[in-house]
Amino acid sequence: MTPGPKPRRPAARARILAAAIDLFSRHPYGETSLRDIAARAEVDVAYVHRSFGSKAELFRAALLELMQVDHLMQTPLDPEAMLDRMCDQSFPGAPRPEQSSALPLDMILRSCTAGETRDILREAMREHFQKPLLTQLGEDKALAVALATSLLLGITINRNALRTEPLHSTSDDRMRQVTRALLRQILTLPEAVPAEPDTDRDA
Amino acid sequence: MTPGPKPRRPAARARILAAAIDLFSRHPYGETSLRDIAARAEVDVAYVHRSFGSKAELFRAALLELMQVDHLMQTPLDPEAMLDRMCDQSFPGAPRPEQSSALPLDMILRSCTAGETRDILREAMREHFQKPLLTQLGEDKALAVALATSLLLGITINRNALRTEPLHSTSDDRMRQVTRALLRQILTLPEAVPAEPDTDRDA
DNA sequence: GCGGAAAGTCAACAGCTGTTGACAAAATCT
DNA sequence: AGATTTTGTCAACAGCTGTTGACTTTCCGC
Repeated sequence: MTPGPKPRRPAARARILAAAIDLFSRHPYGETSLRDIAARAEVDVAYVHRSFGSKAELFRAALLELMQVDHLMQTPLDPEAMLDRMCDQSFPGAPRPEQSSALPLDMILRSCTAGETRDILREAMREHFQKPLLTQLGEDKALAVALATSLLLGITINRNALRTEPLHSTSDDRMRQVTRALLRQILTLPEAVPAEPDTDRDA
Repeated sequence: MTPGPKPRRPAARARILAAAIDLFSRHPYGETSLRDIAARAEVDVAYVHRSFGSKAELFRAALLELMQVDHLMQTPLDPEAMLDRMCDQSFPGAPRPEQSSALPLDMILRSCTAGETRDILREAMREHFQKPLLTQLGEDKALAVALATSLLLGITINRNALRTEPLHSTSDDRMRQVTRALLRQILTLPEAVPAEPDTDRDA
């Protein structure tokens, strides 16, 4: 198959992806138009759409690319180091090591309420934040892990999107410090909460 | 003033408000059109717009109305009872007492990333969730209170908007139970985190 | 009764959205 | 070389958005 010529894979597609990452991690999905992305990538709108099939697929491609950069799984880590990495990724105090300066969590939080991106973002949260913790702590900690990632999500939304005080004007260093302490608490204590006969509810 | 006739204050304006509350607490701001609201309230689009001045002001009016119902401040409560009330409002397991079944937190979380509603929602979070806790615990707990509300926000987004498992299929009763425990932890422990010289960052 | 203000409706505007068809340019393969 | 596939562009579509002007209808004070 693919009898045709090898495509030259020029810079255009990469520029589009970079523009999408940049804009999607600063504005919600519904407020970011393909024309905005096209303008920033200096290509035509039609090409942006054609290159990725649809707006939603472009969003997915951009998010996957962004998540690959800050891989959290790859190198095996002990739970403590894992928590450090997660906090570093959420509050990158020091200037980031040359990378695009956008973070997966930024992009997740901006569009986490949009209907069209729901499935994409849920899977992203699962792959990027929950899965690493789960393989380390065991599947029985699933609820605690979900609660921990919820805290991370809620804090960043409050701080970066809503700009709630005093979160918004608290330094990244301090945020990392206090968040780190709370995450450890959530992940170590949940036995304290009585289990109860596990009454699932109808969705 | 108001020399004109007493307006008949018919059911129309109330229907619009009810429709707005219902739709805004199930769909994000950008995906809820004035026409959707008008259709549900069985009035013309133009009247919806004229009655409230603009879409954003309708949103604000609806949110304020919704928050007044579940007043958290009014009756003075001790911190423990306050936490119970907050958890009840976030995970109302039992059928709600006849009210519209929509909750302030629902409406806040659906649109918390939309640019146009940011200021409105930040103030709502502050008035409805942070302020009651702050007056009880004291202003020096501002950071801990902000973190506690972040947990509440993150959990409900993960559970209701993203539908993250296992949160989404965990009963309201259990959610109230475990969330309650975590909130108490956050609000009581923060002295454990060393204070550091308070290096604020540039916004 | 009359006058007037509010309640409510109709149609339309300008602007933006994602998407698509037709077409030029460039690179690859045979 | 020629043929063909990809790369990229131009213009345009249909649909939806919040908003506005002109209008009729209903109610109130006088």
